[in-house]
Amino acid sequence: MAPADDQAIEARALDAAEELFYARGLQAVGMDAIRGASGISLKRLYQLFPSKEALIEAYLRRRDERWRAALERYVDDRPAGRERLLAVFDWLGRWFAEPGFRGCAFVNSYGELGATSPGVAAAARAHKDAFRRHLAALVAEADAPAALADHVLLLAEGAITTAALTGGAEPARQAREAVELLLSRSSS
Amino acid sequence: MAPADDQAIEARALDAAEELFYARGLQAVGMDAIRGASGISLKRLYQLFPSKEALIEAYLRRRDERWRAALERYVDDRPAGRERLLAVFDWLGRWFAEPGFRGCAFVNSYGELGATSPGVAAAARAHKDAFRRHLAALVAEADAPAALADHVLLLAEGAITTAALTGGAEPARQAREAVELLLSRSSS
DNA sequence: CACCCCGGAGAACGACCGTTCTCCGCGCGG
DNA sequence: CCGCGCGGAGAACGGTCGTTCTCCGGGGTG
Repeated sequence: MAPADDQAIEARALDAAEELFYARGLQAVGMDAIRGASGISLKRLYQLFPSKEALIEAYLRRRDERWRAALERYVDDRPAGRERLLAVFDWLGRWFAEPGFRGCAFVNSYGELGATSPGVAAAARAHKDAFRRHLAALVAEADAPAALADHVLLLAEGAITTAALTGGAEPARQAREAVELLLSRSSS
Repeated sequence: MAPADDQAIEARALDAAEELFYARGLQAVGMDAIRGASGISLKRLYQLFPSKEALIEAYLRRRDERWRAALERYVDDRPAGRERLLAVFDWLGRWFAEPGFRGCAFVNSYGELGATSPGVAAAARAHKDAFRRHLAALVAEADAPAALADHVLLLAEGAITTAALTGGAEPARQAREAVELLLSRSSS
């Protein structure tokens, strides 16, 4: 068995885990459901991930990497400066409009298991930290005051949860609007 | 047995449910734990609430009423106008600093069971709707443009989840700062 | 061809949970 | 004083879940 097989199978397992965990929640999805969706036997699943907790943490880790990479790819297509910072909210708006959007996987996971599972809590904190650092870099690039990074983070975070609850994409537009106002204020 | 007894027992049940559900999550708390914390027998619990779902919904309903009443009491002590709108974030800051603060009960519940339980999803939406209406009224009182209500909602929402993840109260101060900037911008 | 090992399918196991049932004691109406 | 019904404690039941085990077939090796 080539290691390439292992990697491909692991990827399929994580694909199934991500789809199910994100759509239905962590505790609502049993290992059997992941086996059914991935076609990977329970035995093999437990060889790749020693426990459901480990699978959950691997799911969160990979989702963090992919989510941030997708955001970065999107905003890096814009010219550096205010445009690039504002593009964050265009990307959020596209995300909100995707079918099956159900809010931030890390916030959802933290609400469900953060109190019980230190691994889940740490993953959520790491994700938000990395997001915040990215925003701070964009704010610096836009020559805006550093405090704006916190404001932008709160607006993005609020837009994500509000979009999850209302099911629409307008929070992205509203948050972008607020950032534009804050930017014009800080440069006056 | 006087109905007053029933109400007192129901209140004790909801007290226990609120403490446990909020601290540990909905699915992590069994009916047995609520019986242990409240001292109310399972039989009586099921007489008051026909199912765990019903207890969860009653918990959310009561928490919504109390949360919004506490906020309203706090901000109504300030003079009408911008001060009153900004007081929302002072109140949030006090809430964040309370021991056991773990974010918005409705966002957490929605992340955990919103996909499975329509009742939980509806309760979360109703709570955010009512909060938004309250903010809109405060924005109108402050003679600020109506669009500011959405911006303030996003900042408050973002502050709540960010405070939950980082464990500090600064997001309230940062959000207040952003609202001040937006207010000064809109009146210039 | 015989052997062996790996992986798949699914049963099995132990724990837990929501809900109901049994049994018992206690207080009130005759 | 005698029943009788309500409430409490906890066992019981049915289902689910995480995890492990059993059994079996198939493919590579001598």
